[in-house]
Order: sequence, then structure tokens, then C-alpha cells
Amino acid sequence: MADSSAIAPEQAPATPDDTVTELGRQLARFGRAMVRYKAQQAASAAYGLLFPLAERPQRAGALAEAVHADPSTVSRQIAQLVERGLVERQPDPADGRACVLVPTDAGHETMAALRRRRDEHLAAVLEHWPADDVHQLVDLLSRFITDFEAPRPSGVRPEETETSTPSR
Amino acid sequence: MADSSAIAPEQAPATPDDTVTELGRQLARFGRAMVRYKAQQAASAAYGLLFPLAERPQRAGALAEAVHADPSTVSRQIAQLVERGLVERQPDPADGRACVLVPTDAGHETMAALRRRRDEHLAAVLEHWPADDVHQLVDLLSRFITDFEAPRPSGVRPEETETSTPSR
DNA sequence: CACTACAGTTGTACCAAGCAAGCTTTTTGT
DNA sequence: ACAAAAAGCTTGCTTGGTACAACTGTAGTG
Repeated sequence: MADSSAIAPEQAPATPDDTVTELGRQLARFGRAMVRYKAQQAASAAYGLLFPLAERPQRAGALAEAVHADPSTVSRQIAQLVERGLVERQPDPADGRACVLVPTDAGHETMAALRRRRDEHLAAVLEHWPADDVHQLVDLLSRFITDFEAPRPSGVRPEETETSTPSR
Repeated sequence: MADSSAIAPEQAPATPDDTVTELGRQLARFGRAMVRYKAQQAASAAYGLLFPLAERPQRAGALAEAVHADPSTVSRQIAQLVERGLVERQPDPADGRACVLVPTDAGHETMAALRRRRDEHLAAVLEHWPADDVHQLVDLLSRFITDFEAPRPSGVRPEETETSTPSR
């Protein structure tokens, strides 16, 4: 495959490929840590949907795409939230099939509490970090996830986002 | 609970808290991306154990601690690997209860293939990244995970401080 | 008025992880 | 040396989260 052609070997102790491999390693480690953290939190995964919904109420399908999950998964999680009174289904006047999902007051409170706890934990973890490092981590991580989510590892479709594919 | 008033002796106007919150957001996003990525990979989670085992053959308990997982989970995953002929149980001469887990040749090959695929994917994702940014991401991420895993924000046991056993 | 497309929900199956209990072997105490 | 306690690992059971596939009901179209 393409060896590191364009990149000049600077002071890196090894080739850039090694850096990539190391990143993969840290990613796996990170994934495990995340799974473990989420598991030890009592909060069901459904609660994570409160965050995007609080930012912008939207329909189930849009939400599913926003979090890159299957519509069925989101549907069940929404059902949990509705059952707990954290989210309300407001029938969309423009489309009878759809419902706009809006967090209730309790939903906002719950989300705020979750965020507070998260923030406290993170603040403790980052207690001795220089602010600049934190900022850089956020920046790099954010960019990485964006690039990570964007492409399909196999079968990349540059621009096929067109809505109309019926033609039948 | 204690609000942020008790925690921050001095609260900066807008910066650090926001950065922390944003980090939490990115973390959640990353968690979803990881789950999705792992799900779309045909490889079972058990294969991830090949990496630490290839670096250093070790026993099941040590492996479980290394990946911060329950011994039972590791036991099953190891069973899968043994069944597929990727790992061999070598009876420990010093301890009859234990087995040292050693990747077979096929195990090494499988792991190499996995790593290659991972690296290719990551290389594609990072195609347009400056090498320095990648290096910094690895560095910051690695440090962050370490700090994230180390402390026990809730349920600190003062008594268990005798041995440096960060278990559980 | 039929007929296709679309939004969401429900049925089913799978995988991953953990707790608790059990079995075997080692270590320890008397 | 023997019995009891501890250690290392495995297995039974339960839970939680996800996706695929099939189904229900509404919107748009000729």
C-alpha cells in the first residue's frame, strides 16, 4: 500500500505508520474505557438522546441519523424516555406520520444533572491538566471523530446524498 | 448535590467549564462511533485480546486486568480464540491452576491482518492530517485515558491503598 | 380511488459484559 | 502432615444494547 511518500521523516522515532498503529491501540483502549464507564453509570443509553433533543427538538428519523443509529434502536430508546416522562411526542402538524420529540421540563433537568455529573468527573480527571492541553484534546478529538465518521471504509460514496433514487 | 459553587474556589468566566462540557460531548460521540465501528466489523471482540497477548503472553487473570474487564468475560473470549486455534493454553509449570495464553502462528497472522486493516482505515481517515497533529492526538489521548482510568471519582476506598492494585 | 413511498413501531435474534456460584489447585496454619 | 483458607479459572444465568426484517398507518401521485 502507499508507504509514507509525502511525509518527511522528521524527529519521529519511528515511521509515521507506527504513529497510526499507536493511535489504533489507544483507540481500542479508549473504546474499552468508554464501554466500561457507560456500563458503570446507571443511566440507560436512552438518556444520551436527551442531549441532541435539548439542542434541537426533532423527529425520530433525524435523531437516528444524528446519532448514527438504527431507527428501531432510537424508537425504543425514545419509548423509554416518553415512558419516564422525559420526552414528549408532539404530533407534527405538517406530517401525520411523524412526531416531533421535545424534552419535557423533567427531561431538561435530568439532562442537566447528567451533564453536571459528567462534567464533575471530567473536571476531576483533568484536574492537573493545563487548560491549553484540554482545549487541544477537544479540538483534535472532535476533528478526528468527524473524519472518522465521514468516510466509509469500504465502498466510499463521494456524493450520493441525493434524496430521489426512486426512478422506478 | 453540591453545585459547582463548592467545587471551584475560583471560577473562570466562561472558558474551562465549557471546554470540559464540550469534551464530554465529544466523548459521548466517540463512544457511539466506536460501538458502531466495532459492530460493523465482523471480528468478534475476542480478537482484541490478541494484541496484548502478542505483546506479552500472560495468564487469563492478568489479561483481564490489563483490559479492565471481568475475568469471566475474558475467559469466554479466550475460549473463542482457543476454539478457533488462535491461542494456545500452555499449562503453567509453576502453577497448576493457571494457563499461560500464547498466540499461535495463526493467531499472530490474524492479529497482523486486523492491525493492517485498522491501520489502513486510520490512514485513510488521517490522510490529510499533518503528522504533528496525529502525534499530538495520540499523546493527548493516551494521557487522557490513563488519567481517566486511574481515579475512582465515586467510591474511593481509602483502605485498599496498601498494594498498588488498581483492580476493578 | 388505487398504489407506491415514507415514518415509525414491533418481533426476533445476536453479541457483549457482569455477577454469582462452582471446581480445582495452591498456600497457609496448627 | 492435614485441614482450612485463598487463588485462578470456568460456567450458569441475567441484563442491556443493537440491528435486520416485517408490519401498521399516513402522504403523495396518477
